[in-house]
This record gives sequence, structure tokens and C-alpha cells, in this order.
Amino acid sequence: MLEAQLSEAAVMKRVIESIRDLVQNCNFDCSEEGISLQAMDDSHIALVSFKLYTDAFSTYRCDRNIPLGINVESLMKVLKSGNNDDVLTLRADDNGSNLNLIFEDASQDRISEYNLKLMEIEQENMAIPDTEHKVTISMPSSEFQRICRDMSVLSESVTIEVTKDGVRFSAEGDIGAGSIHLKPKTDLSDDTKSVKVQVEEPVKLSFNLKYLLFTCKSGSLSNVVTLHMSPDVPIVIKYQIPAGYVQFFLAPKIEDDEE
Amino acid sequence: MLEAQLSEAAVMKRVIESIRDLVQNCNFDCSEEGISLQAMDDSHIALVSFKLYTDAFSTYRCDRNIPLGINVESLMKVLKSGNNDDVLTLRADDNGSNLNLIFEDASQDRISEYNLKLMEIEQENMAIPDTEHKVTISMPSSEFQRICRDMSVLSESVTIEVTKDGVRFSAEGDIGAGSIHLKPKTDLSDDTKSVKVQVEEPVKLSFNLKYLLFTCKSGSLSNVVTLHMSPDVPIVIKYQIPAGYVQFFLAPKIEDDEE
DNA sequence: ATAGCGGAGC
DNA sequence: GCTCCGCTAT
Repeated sequence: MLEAQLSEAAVMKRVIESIRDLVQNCNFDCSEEGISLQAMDDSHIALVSFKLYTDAFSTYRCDRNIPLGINVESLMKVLKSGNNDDVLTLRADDNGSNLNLIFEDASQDRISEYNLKLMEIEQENMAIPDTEHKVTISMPSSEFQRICRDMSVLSESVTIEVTKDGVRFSAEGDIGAGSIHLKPKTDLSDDTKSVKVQVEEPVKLSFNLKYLLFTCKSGSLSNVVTLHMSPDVPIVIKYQIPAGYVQFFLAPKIEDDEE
Repeated sequence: MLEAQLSEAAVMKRVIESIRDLVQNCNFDCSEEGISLQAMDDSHIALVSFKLYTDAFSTYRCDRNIPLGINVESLMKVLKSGNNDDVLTLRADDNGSNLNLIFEDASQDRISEYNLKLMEIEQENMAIPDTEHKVTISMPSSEFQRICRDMSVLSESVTIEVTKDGVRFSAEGDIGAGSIHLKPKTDLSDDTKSVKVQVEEPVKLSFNLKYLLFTCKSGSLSNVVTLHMSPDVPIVIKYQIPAGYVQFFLAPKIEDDEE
């Protein structure tokens, strides 16, 4: 039996918006710790994961682990019919064949209830490598999105090069080449606007911009994005939210050099 | 001879937008009372009707009854070329072979004149049953539209169930089921946001959502929509405008129960 | 800025 | 007839 209440339906809406481009069907793993998801996208380029700890909910109860096999598009459709500031209650019984979603507006004059059919989904077992990374960057998520968008005008991939001097994003294509260099900076009035760069060892990797842009949709979840990188391993792109996070692992392109 | 002037072309534009999905060719009946229309859609599921009383016009003159046989799509094309706040003058002589439309902007620096060819249309005689209905609901038209849209994600039809407790919209389909319960409420600061439910006897009927959504386009005409329902007869969906209205009659689906 | 609606192309 | 793209409205 799962019963979890979010005081703002918007949270779930944004989490699902964040993953819908990458995941079609996936188990939402409910446990006494909270609700989490891990999934590879179809092309196995990206791994998506999120976690909502119990504190993310205004009430939370889950007696035993239940995997909810969800079609993300269907869930999104249902979530769209709730208002952002509705209270959202999720309910599922132990057999996990249905997910019940109840939206209540503040005045309770309108109650919408949906029942989403669930499916059996083979649990892919994914070990997320808990690597120490060579570089860690944090920056405004809007700025990261803007950079990816700008680079995508030029090419399908972007090279991210991190040194103590900062981060360089560069792309090259038919119409020309571009690069954006970001220096570390601290914004004293609003730390979410800071650009922080920790470098143990310089790293230079290239990524597919389409996927990078998918991950940028999570910007609605947090003003800050954190990037972790090490040579030859997937980048970790993480958006922290109150009592939870959404993160992506995106494999680098093989050739490090320009192609 | 008809000569009728609307101080805002937007009124006619919205009325025609309201009916265009359902009516292709139809007589606009001009009389000394005003201009009205009644038409069944091709599939005979819906009946559309509007009335613009003489007071809806800044000037109005119509010596004798003239049916103007109009192709709604063509009229819409012409109306689109006028600005919303233009003054619109409609003219037709007694033989009713042409409709003259003149758009003048406030400054009169731009005058557009169109001449629409009319057609002979067999007058279908439709008696609109002037039933007393068992339930009457009024609610914000935007909310009604929103509910219909949300339900249309789930199914092609929606069941509307009215009791003293309020109105329940429900739909069921492949991805799951949903229901929205609306309690009567009075918004003291803005009565157009109120939900009013008068129930003489509970009513439960199902309707095709595609048609329901067509009728929702009239929301641009009025912030409030009124629904009248009785068992086994068409629902009446009515949008009141100053000195007129647009309304729809939509036959219920035969089976009342879930299928 | 986002979502719905309408029009155009395949 | 269906899908995609662009425009308009909220």
C-alpha cells in the first residue's frame, strides 16, 4: 500500500516532464524511503534517475516495496489535468496494478480523481557507478540550457572542457564554430547565480546535444545544475530539489577530438 | 433590405467561430427581430443555434424576412480579414443573392469591403423542444472547456452526472479512468466564477467529447456557460452574449451505463 | 513562455 | 486522412 501526498502537484509534473523525452515505460520504485526511478533511454545513451524522499511529501506511507510500472506519457497526460498548486495524492495497493491520482484544489470545490493502469515492467538492473569525479561544476540551470541551445545551432555535439580557468563549451559545424568560456564566479547576492568549478584534473569530453537538451528541461526543478565529469565516463547532470533530485548520466562521444 | 452594424466585428467573428465546426452551409435568418440561425450538423448529432437581437447592433434595419444562404467557411475567411475592433456593417438586398461586409477601423483610415456570394439553402424546419429541464448548471466556460479537454485524453465520451452534491464528469479508456467532481460554489468577488447547480431530479448522461469540445469554442463569447439536462434528451449548452446567445443541443449517447 | 488552434504538406 | 509547423491567445 502506497499513499503519498504532495502539497504541490507541480513537483511531480516537473519531474515527469524532465524524464518524458527519455523514458517511455518504467518502474517507479516505491519504498519506505520514498519514490525513485532509474531507467536507460531506448538508445542506451542516457540513464535517468530521480528520487523523491519521504520528506518531499506532506504525508507518505509505503509498507513494502512496490514497483509501479508506468507509461510515462499516460502519466503525463493525467498530470496535465491537475493544476500546479493542487494537492496531489498518489495511491496504489500492493499488487500495483493501478495508480490512483487525486487532485484537490485549495478550496476543495473541485476534486479530480484518475486511475492509471499500470504494467509489468522487467526490472533492468542498473548499477550506478558511484565514482569520485575529477571535476564538479555548478551553475545556473538556465545558463546551462542557454549554452546548450546556442551550441545546438552549430552542431549536433558539444565539447565541454574543464580546467582551473573555468569551463569551455565548444561546437563546430557547417555554418561555423563557436565556443563559450565560463569563468568561475561567485554571486554574493544570489548564490544560485554563481559558477563554481572544482578541478582535480582537467577533463575534456564531447556529448550529443539532443540528449543534453533533454536533460535541460529539468531546469524548471532547480535554478542550479551540477555537472560531474571524469575522463571517458558518463557525465552526471544533477538537479537538486527539496528532499530529492533528478539526475542524468550521459555517455560521452568516443572521439574526444574534433571530428 | 438588411443593414446591420456591429460596433465590434469581433462579435460576429466569435459567433461564426463557434459554429464553423458544425455547420457548413446554412441560412442566416434576418428579420425585424434580429439575425438568427438554426442548423443540424451533418451527422445530426448536434443542433446549433444563435440569435443576435437588434440590440446587439449599433444600427439595425430589416424590412422583411430574408434568409441569407451562407457558406460558413467563406464567411469566416472574410471575417478574419477584419480587425476585432473594426466596425462591421452587413448589407443585403431583398433578393438575398449577396452579402456585403464593410469593415471600418476607428479612425476610418481603412475601409475594407467584401461581397460574399450567397446560395439557396433548403430551409430545414427544426422545432426546438422548449422543455423544462431537470437540471441546470452554470459554470465558468473556461472550466467546462478544461474539463472536456482533460476527459478527452482518456476517452471519446464523457459521462455527466448531476446530483444535489454537484456535477461529476467521468471518462474511462485504455490508459485509465478519471473523474472530476465539481461542487456548487459561489464566488462573491466574481460571480462568473461560481458553479451553480439546480437539481429537480438527478440526471446522468454521456456525450461525445469531440462535439462537446466543438461547443466549447464558444467560450470566447462568454465567461459563463449554462448546461441544461434531462434524462434521455439532448443537453443544451448555452452561451449568453449581450442581446443574444449561441446554444447547442447535443444528443446523449444511448447507453447510459458504462460500456 | 506555454499551450491550443488552424493551415499546409505528405 | 494524418502529421507537422507556424501563429495566436492566455
